[in-house]
Amino acid sequence: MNIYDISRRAGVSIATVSRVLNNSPHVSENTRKKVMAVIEGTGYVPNAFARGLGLNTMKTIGLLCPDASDPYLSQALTYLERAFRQQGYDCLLSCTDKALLARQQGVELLKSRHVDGIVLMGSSFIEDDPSENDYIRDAARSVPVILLNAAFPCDNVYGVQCDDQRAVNEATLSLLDSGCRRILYLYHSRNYSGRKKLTGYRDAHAQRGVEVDEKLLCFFDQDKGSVHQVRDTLLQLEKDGLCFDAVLTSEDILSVGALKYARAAGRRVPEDLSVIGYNNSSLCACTEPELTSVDNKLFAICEHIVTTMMGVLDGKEMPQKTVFTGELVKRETTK
Amino acid sequence: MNIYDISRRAGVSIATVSRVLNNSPHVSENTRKKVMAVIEGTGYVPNAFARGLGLNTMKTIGLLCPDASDPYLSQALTYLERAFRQQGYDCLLSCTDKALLARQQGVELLKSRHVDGIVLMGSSFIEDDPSENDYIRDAARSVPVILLNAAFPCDNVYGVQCDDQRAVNEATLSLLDSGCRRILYLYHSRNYSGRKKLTGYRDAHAQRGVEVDEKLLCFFDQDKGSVHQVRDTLLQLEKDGLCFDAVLTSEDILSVGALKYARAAGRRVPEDLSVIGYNNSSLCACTEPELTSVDNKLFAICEHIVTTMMGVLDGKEMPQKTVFTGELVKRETTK
DNA sequence: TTGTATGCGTTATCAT
DNA sequence: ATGATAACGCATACAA
Repeated sequence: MNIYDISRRAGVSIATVSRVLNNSPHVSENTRKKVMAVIEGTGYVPNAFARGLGLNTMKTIGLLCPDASDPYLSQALTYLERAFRQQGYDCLLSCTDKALLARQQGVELLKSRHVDGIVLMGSSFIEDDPSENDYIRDAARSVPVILLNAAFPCDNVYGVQCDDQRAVNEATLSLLDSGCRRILYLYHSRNYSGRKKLTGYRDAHAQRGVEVDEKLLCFFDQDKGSVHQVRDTLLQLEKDGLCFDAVLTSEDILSVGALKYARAAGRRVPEDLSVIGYNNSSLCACTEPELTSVDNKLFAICEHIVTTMMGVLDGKEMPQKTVFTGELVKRETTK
Repeated sequence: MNIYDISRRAGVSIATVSRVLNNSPHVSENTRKKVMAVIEGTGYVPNAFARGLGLNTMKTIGLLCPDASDPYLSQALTYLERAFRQQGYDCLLSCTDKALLARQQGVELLKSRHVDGIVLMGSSFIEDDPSENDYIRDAARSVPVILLNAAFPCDNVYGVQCDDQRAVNEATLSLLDSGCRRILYLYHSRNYSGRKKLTGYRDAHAQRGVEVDEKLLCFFDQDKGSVHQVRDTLLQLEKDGLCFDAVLTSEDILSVGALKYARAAGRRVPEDLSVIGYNNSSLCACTEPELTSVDNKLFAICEHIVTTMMGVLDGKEMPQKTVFTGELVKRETTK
């Protein structure tokens, strides 16, 4: 069943059928009804491929997601997909892992499928070595690229993010001001965003005249950063004589591990130990006590990504960099 | 840059270029090299829409997901996307909410985009009222439909699931055999799968000659089933004089609420209260104590969905219904 | 308002 | 082994 079949049955030309299909105003009410009747009667649906070929778009956005099972990213996925669909765009999902090659292939894949735009989800896409970002520059030559929680100065690349440095800075200040002096910092990532957070941590100490003990900075490999691993590592640190009266983490899941440590070590939270997570994810309500965390405005970021994408596709001038401000959501793991 | 440009530069016809592109054996090694050189030199990529129009497929699978931020479904999403991509298929994601209309529209959307197959993620797609499943029957007329954790007897519809009834039955038996006599059952869904679980619960009681107190069956609305709501409801039940020595839930998140209740009520787990969840999701390692839960073999189910889909698309005969057996994973919330 | 004809970039059939 | 040409199903510029 194609447009020729419809035109024949309705006794009109395919051009007229096409006009009806596309709500052209240049169709008499009579013909429109006649054609619509045939269309509805046959259940005809235009062939998307032919349409795509002619218009050179299938209204599709490519979503590159390092890990769709991560609470933060899966939440972003939900927000993005809904907002894009409301704008009439479908989402092609590609879960790359973190390896550079995989990400490059992911971008290639989306490019080859002729998506209208690409969203790179998470700061892990931007590498320190500039040459390793070439694939992004390359992709941006054919389609607009929008970064979720990252920035990258390049034509046709747009970044929408949370000011992680400031957010961590404020979280750290809040700990220092509540009397904590030795704040353990657990983090997952050493990339740009990761270093920004670390800077926020250091600055806060400088602002309050507290010296940073480098032993308090504790890196976890992405894969090895399981809840149990964090707990065991902290137990070991304690046994090794490291003192700390607070834990600040670059992701909520690491805080879950910290709470497990506290339980295992018999330390009361928040009386003996304060804990602050990052992302304000659904995990926060699951822990006991419930986790104080930094809300990094994911919903706002996602909405703005879609707005930006639509604007760019519309040929409008759009800001290349948008920054939201995080907010500390106090729950039960802080005083 | 299209196939004509390449053919011109390589001094061959477009047919030859197409043959090279598709690895046809009927090309001399010499021409192949010549054409490949031009292709690589120009960075030419075939137009996916034109290809789709000719082949009537773009190798795309439609994933209908009620909630991509749900831990269980987002994990499934990750498994499915990776497996499909390994088979050369991309995934179009559509997050419908649970409303019937939204699901119908979701299916329509995927159909109109000419996906090669559709995966309906989660048992919530199958309604009790047979007429409300017409949209599935309808979709199955044009593309194979595979249900994740559901079954539906209809041509071109395939179900891959876990035997929820048996799994809940065994979980219940394990509680009864450990001495529990009043097992509170918390559940989210009254659909087919939901009722199966309930049957497993009832049967176990019958098998052990324990009577079921209907007051122990506690339904939570999907939206209202937040962790806090569960906690507060259980506190109220206790205040109302309801006794229970175990909690079994149809989803892990409900168990998280039960653990919160235990904490608030000062009941020790598992000594005073046993708790068993369902899904064996990443939440299990996050709670304190860690949650005993039913592993419903999500990975195996997803792998099998992809295998089935590939087989069907290959024209092979495939089983319409596949059932995996769940497994109780004991952690710290049971004796 | 409606119809005709052409282009979109492939793949595939049929010659050569 | 290679080339010419016809689908594939739509949108649209142009003609009527």
